[in-house]
Amino acid sequence: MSNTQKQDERLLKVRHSMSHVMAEAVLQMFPTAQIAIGPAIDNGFYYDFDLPRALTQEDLDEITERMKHIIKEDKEFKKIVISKEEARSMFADQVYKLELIDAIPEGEEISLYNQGGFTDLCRGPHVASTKELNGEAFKLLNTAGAYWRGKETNPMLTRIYATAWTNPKDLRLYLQKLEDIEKRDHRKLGKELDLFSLHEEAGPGLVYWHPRGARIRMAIENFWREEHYKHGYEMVFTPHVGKSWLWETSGHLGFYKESMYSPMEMDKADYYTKPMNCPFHIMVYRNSKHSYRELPFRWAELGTVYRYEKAGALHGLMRVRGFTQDDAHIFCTPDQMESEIEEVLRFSLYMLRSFGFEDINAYLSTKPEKSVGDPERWAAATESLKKALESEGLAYEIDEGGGAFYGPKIDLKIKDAIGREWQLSTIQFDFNMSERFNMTFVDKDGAEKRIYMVHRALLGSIERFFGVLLEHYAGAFPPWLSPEQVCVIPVSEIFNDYAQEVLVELKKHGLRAYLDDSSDRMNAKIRNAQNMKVPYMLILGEREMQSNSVSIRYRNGKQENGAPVNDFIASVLEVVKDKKQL
RNA sequence: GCCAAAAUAGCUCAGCGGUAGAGCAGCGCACUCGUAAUGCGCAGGUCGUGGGUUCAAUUCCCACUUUUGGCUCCA
Repeated sequence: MSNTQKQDERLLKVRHSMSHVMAEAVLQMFPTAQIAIGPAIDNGFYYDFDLPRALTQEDLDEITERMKHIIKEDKEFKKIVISKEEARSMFADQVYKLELIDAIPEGEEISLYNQGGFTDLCRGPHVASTKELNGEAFKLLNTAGAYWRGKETNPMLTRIYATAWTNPKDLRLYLQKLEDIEKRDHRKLGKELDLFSLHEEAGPGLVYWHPRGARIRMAIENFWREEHYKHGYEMVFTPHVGKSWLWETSGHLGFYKESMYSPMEMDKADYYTKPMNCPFHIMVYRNSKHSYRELPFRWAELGTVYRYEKAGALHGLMRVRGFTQDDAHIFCTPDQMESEIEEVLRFSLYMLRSFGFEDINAYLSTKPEKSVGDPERWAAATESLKKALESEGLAYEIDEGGGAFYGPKIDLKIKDAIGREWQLSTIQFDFNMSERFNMTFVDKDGAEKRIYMVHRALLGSIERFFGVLLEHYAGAFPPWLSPEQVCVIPVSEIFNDYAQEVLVELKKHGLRAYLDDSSDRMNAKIRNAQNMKVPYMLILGEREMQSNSVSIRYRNGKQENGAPVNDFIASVLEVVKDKKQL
């Protein structure tokens, strides 16, 4: 066993043991509490309780104190093996434990762990004694509601989340990481950098892009369109609403009616706002007969869709009710299927890397329970996705049952600057839509055959992708994405004319630049530009004016004085072209 | 949708039974300045919405809306 494995195992034991200590503390305070489960999780642990009342911050403080006290007592964790009957009588007043006991298969060992004042049904393992725990290396973080066994129909329990480590230093590092996450929060940065807003009075979960946010979005979308044309795609534009026939045929009304916006009645027909673009692209396909000679079609659209997400699920840009998919549908012959999927995979990786994401993992999702279509075709489709992954040499994990109702899929997840994983790309096989919409092509032999169809989104939702980018770069976008690339700052009003000249020159070369000619002092202007995370600041005064040069202050505080204007422009253009970060 | 917490000026926040306060931003005036905030002044709020308790509610209670942390969900 490697050292890191040993450490992981030890942390797991520490966290799990801590959860028992917390349960003991909670039971001291609420003797009638029902206890559920308390596992170790990433960075800590939680325990679920059924409590007589809601917990306050003061309660958490008291639980913390009691836990420290228990830890100091140096109590041994003793394992006790008992029979099912004994277990039942021991936990006679603990309804959740009884349920757990009943679920243990006959013949399997039932073990308890006791640390003196508290005994829990538990398969372990634990540390030997509470003295192995560090009372200064844990922190109760928050409380949350959680359904018993994660089922919506079950009662809601109170979950206490905590983080726990073997020593106070690791705890401190983790708490710092939490602070970092908070600083990077796209909702906070979106406000500070004036990028976007949401308005309760105008509808929750609907995004308003401000000029500075729109600049970034345009940079993303322009790049996206160029690359799609380069990669053999065509653009289409389709409507935002369509008659119910579309959604009945596609199956969306059957599967997702409750999360579609309510229909509008027009001319005695129901029109739905689109939750997906596919039926529209299919309408384009069905507009005429197609020969195998024309295929494949790769049709892309930045299509804005609307889905009624549950109120409690909304979250900034990450989970919204109206968003823009960077969607495309590939219509091809069965022969072309595999190479098309391979090509999409390659394209996808190229796009993600262009935005600065290097750490990418692939996931293959197979047939879910709630699905349509013949299982044999599911198996064949899954196999072809697998082949594509393997021929790309991508390592992948399998998400059993994670596919869409109409087909298996490949998802790509990236790791951001602080190691968090986000799902962006999705490539979905669809052998269902072509059936439902009766989509065919005429093959070499003159026979009409079923078309194959792939849905894919590389960035996912533009809104969400923007949120991920914002957090990844903590607001300091690489220049090619920055809403403002250069801020021109005259040392005083006297140099406004020279600053204006330089500005004109920058704009002539297509750079996004602005002149701060406000009545602020130079220091304040630098501070403002710095706070807006503008990558380049040009400080212009007497010296620069004399030599037709600029003094560059970079976002990171570094400086370069007296650079010729043209040299500066050339270097920025190169950074922009290469999509480099500063 | 469920559990819990929150909602006060454009933003960040203080106040808390006697109908509101700061900093920043905004506006005005002065300063003309060399690498992260020049000074002074002015203006700005039916304290999320609707009910209730009270002589009196921003403050206490109830409902609703929205937000936050989770749970569930995520084509």
